Amino acid sequence: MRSVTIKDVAEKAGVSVATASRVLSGHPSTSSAARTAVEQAATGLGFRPNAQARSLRRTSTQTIGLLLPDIRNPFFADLAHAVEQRASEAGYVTVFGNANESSEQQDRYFDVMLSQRVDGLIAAPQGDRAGLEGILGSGLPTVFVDRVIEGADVPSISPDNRTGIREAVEHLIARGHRRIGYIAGPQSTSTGRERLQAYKEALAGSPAELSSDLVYIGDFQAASGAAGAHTLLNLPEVPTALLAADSLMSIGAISVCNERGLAIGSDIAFVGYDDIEAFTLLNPALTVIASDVDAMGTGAVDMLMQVITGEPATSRVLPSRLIRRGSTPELPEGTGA
Amino acid sequence: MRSVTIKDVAEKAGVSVATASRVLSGHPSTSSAARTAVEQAATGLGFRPNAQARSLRRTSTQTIGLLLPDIRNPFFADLAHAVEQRASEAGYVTVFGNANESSEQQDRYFDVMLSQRVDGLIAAPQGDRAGLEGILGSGLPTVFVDRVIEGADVPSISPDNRTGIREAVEHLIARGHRRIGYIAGPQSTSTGRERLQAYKEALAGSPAELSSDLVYIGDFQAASGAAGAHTLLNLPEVPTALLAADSLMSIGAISVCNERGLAIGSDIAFVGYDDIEAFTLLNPALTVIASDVDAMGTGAVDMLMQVITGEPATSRVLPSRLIRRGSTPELPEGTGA
DNA sequence: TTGTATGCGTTATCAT
DNA sequence: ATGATAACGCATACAA
Repeated sequence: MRSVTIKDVAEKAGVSVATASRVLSGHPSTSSAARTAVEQAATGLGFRPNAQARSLRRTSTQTIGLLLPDIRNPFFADLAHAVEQRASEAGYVTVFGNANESSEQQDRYFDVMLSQRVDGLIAAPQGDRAGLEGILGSGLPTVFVDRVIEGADVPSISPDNRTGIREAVEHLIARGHRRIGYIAGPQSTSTGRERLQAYKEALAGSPAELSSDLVYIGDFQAASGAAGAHTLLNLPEVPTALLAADSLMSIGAISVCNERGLAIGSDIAFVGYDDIEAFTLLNPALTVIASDVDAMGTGAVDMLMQVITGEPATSRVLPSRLIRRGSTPELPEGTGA
Repeated sequence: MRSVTIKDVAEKAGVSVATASRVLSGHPSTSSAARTAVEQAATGLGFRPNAQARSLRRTSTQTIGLLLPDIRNPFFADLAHAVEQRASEAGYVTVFGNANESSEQQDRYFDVMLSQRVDGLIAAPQGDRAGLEGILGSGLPTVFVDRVIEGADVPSISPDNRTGIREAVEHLIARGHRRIGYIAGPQSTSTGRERLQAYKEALAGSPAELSSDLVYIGDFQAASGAAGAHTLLNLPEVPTALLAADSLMSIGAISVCNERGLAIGSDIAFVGYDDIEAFTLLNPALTVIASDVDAMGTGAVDMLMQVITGEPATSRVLPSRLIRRGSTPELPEGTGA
């Protein structure tokens, strides 16, 4: 596995390594004779520049890190795709890390990214500022995506967590619902906190009930969505509508409704989060809260490029909105409050 | 952004870089005095070893490449998760590339992986041997996962594409279906080819119809599943059952059935591919063909480790099977042949 | 045990 | 335009 080096190329081309290097990295001061000789030798030998050695001399690795909580969550898969495409267009390779919604794995990956000397980092972080001092203190150009850490001086691009939730709650109230169960995300994430907050705010002063009984705090995984649905549906006064804070928990919760023979859209209303294609397949199709994942991914890369080049970057909040479909019909008379 | 180097650590600890290096890389020959001094200095300075420099000296980068066709496909997202976890356990960082079901992007990434000097590569490849000569000739330890390239001397771990399809077709025939439409994967992939082949073989000599009209060749993306469903459902003699070769195409096709007001399970039978959680939410739940993604991912990593250490590795085929659910009921009398 | 010196593959500086 | 050479950060062979 000893790879062919620039020295081999230079030898075969009959020039010095300096000249070979100049040709291969597109330096202007090269004769056309040298150019052809070196290029022939390089392709003939199947030469691949060693990125390690190159980035040792240069200051950049042309590499960015992408740290996500869960690649199996369709939202983050879409995000990864968007980031990766945009980064690739900008000439960057994406080093990907999956934190598995775990703080320890997240820390491990921060270390890895630092060691790999990525030129920048895009992360959907977890926890508070204390846990991120390594990254924050390192000076590594960083952008937060989807999730935000309060008090950290890191530009971010995140969804408007409040508007979508508020619209959803108001929508359900307008349809006659007075007991709206909420399956929340982990409070160690900004999305989890803000969405729960928005749910409470939308309920406060409304005709619908605001009670901690109606809230189950999950962890953005399908199993917790199922657990949440069980808990809420076992309440003495069963909610007439369910709202979940991400797609995986939505899946878990819907599955429980099905098991229990509760027909979504007739026996119980349901609002999911994130516009997963499969949700449109359900019958009735799922009403969801969604924002533009692609815009978030490409925006994150663009923002990171700004940070890397030293331009000032200002955080952005992307709109989110309610997409009304069949799972939230009018509540039949007398069923609600 | 000038990072702190081992030289800084050595200075602060009052030792030579050699001693610092020895301490930091766990070399036995170090005094406890030196150990504590160096370790204190390192943590005090926030030292992170430069992985580039390190792997320039060592022969390994402790990095593996993972080249997948489409991270938005839940099957590959699950696969990525499994690979990444197992690699991480083995002390490897995963560099991830998304080929977007495109040969050009795949080639670009092969180059990137080579340049990054990954210690090994796990790929779900596309195309034929000709397009892969770069990788094949490079000597880079490689394992194919899910997809295979005929004639390439690369160990692989892939699903048994035939059994699942055969079971599905036989199941449909047993339920009375005689016109079974098939939405196939791209013939540039082994999975696409083998599954189509299995479909044809299962039909040959059976009471059901074998005709090229009943086959639509898609590209493993949702849009092509929709196009396939349209084409097949526009046939003069409409199929009574549909079978799709991956989950994304299944989604596209189901969505078309819904649009057309064809109730799956009663108006038309449907068999999907890959056991996506959302498929169990459908009403009726989807009958699918599936194999064990986790086993495939961890198996691929283990196999790659063998190849890297020079042990002989033999290709494995993982079983796939039909999971019967509600979308393929008995055909009502007189509707079929 | 520790330090000195060398090399990994590449690019940049400085002569020529 | 080209070549010799130093330097990037780290790990090791060799000496001490």
